[in-house]
Amino acid sequence: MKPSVGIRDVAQHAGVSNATVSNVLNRPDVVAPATRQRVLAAIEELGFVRNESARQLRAGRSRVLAYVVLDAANPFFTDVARGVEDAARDAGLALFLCNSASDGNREREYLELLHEQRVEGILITPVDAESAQLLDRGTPVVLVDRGATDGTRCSVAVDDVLGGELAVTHLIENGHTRMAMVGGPLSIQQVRDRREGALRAVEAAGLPADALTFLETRGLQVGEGRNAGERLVGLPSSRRPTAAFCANDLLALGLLQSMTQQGLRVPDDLAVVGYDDIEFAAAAAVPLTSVRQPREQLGRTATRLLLGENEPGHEHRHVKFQPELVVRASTAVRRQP
Amino acid sequence: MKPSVGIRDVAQHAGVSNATVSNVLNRPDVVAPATRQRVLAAIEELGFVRNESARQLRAGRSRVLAYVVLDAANPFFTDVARGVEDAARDAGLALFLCNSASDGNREREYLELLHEQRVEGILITPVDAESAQLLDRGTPVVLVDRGATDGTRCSVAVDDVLGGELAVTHLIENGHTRMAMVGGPLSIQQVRDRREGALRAVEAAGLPADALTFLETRGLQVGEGRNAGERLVGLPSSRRPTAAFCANDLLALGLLQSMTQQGLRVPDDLAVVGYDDIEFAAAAAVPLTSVRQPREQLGRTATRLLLGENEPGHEHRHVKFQPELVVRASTAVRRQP
DNA sequence: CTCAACCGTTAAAACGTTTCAACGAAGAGA
DNA sequence: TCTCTTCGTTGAAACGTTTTAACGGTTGAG
Repeated sequence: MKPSVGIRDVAQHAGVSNATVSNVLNRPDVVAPATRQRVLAAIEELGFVRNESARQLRAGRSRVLAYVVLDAANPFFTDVARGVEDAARDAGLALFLCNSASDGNREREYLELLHEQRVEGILITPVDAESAQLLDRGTPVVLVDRGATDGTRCSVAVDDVLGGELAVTHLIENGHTRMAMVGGPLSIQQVRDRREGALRAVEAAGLPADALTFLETRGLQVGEGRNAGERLVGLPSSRRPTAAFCANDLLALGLLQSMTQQGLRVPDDLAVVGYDDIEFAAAAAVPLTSVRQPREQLGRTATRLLLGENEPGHEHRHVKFQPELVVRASTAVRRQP
Repeated sequence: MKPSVGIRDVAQHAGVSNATVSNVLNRPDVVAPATRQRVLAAIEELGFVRNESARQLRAGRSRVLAYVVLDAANPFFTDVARGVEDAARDAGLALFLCNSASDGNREREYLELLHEQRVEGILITPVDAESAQLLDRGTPVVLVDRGATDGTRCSVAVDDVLGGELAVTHLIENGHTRMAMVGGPLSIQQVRDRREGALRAVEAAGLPADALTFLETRGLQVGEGRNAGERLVGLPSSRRPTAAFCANDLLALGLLQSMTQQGLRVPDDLAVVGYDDIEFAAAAAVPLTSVRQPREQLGRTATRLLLGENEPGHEHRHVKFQPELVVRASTAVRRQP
């Protein structure tokens, strides 16, 4: 079942040397048409499959890019991945997706493996700040959706502080004075940034700092949003916020579900703002107000930076995009009391 | 920047032979503690990263599994992927996700690459029937969400005919006699099977065959669902179906969106059934009735079959799971006329 | 004190490609 | 006819590991 037919077998079968077979594979134009045909026939007949390990060992290059995502189940990341893949294909590279699932250990294992595989480059949305240590291993790395603090590598990000500010300013303009921010864990930089923006908005509006309470979750998945919803509803209605800003749309959707289930109405009892503006946000039970990020562009740009890494005079760049607030029914203006 | 420090450099730096370094890496117990420390220190100091190509070339094994999905943006597949990854990790393997995006060319390229990489095994939800030809190359392959017709390899699937039958029977029981099935292209076997089940249900109920019209789409994404919605609404209301069975939830969500946008109500003007029961189905504007598949179990089972492939007396198996109808608001019983 | 067993270490041979310098044959120009 | 190019092909040397058999040194038993 595994006779492992190699380039030499093909050569022998076609009556040429292995160098010629290699030429047929890599520089078809340099070999005489007749010989080429003969070799191709032999390849076909023997079912030869080129051994990429050997090729790569010798040639040094690898034809693949990898993107280590934080959560493959989050449409935000698959949208970014689409941009990455488009750009990668333009450069003739394949893309392997790896899912760290917000788990530092998995992330470490994948990075280790990718470095050992000598992939052409790695795109990563790291789990936390400590992850950065695992990156300096010779393989080019670009951070996605995360600004690099030092100048040691390229990064592509969206201004999350501004995003948080947009979201909460919008809530304040709609008359809310008791709000919650839902998200976590705080080890994730995006969460910290969005929260900081939210706090800035509160401050800028002259509201007391406790106008925004922080409801920390253990992750950014739908289930965590439902949990947060239960915690919110558990509060005495006098202390319960009238609006919630969620660190991403999955949380917001979970929150929404939990509200409906417990008989509260959105936006009347609780206004909700999400983040990312994933496709499902607009299709939700109550269409979700959200902060939109240029997802595919994020991916494409990151990939281009990555591919520019080993050009001679490369300098690390930090590209930052602007987010945009998309208003929908989940924050419709409250009736005046 | 790329001095490419190898095992021999480490050996020299630690004052041992390269074989010893290799032993430290692969069988740490066989080397004396003192030597081991010295070698590890050298590795650390030189920033040595093992070259997986060379390792694999020599050792023959590869430590990675790949899953080629039809659409990485479809939560159904990412849920299956979670199951795959869990099982893969249990076996000490990493998982690379590849997105064919329903494109036969991409799929072919990925398969080619994966074969050349000599991955331990490939899981794939193929684009169409012709894809099967690309699979016989020595690497073990298991089909996911697709029953293999011949006995040449393992497969794991869900009974899609039954699923279609469940969905449409449910609609008929709710009093619908003019229905549409939305989905496509027909080259996708899942679509064909679900349609066949739908037709069976119609027949079993004694309704005329034209009680179910087929609305073919070009893909299974949300946007195609919106398109289909516009086409539906364009029909004269006397000919317009009162219920739609969508080949997956993404289509259903798109359809739903399009209905709301055009001022039609679900389920009153149009009842909707989806397929897959992805997490977002329950959170939709109108919670979606859907046909649930055991997604993670699908992935885990497929992976176990894959890993069993190169055991001595292996026989190819075809595992088939049963789908389950989950009723929600999108098919609430119509008011009696 | 001898011999066998054991232990940690090593030299060298793979693994399957790509690449480079060199080769012979054939054709062109003189 | 002889030399100079050109063209297609090839032998052999890498690439960086893992692995195997053999090595010398130490230890324990007899």
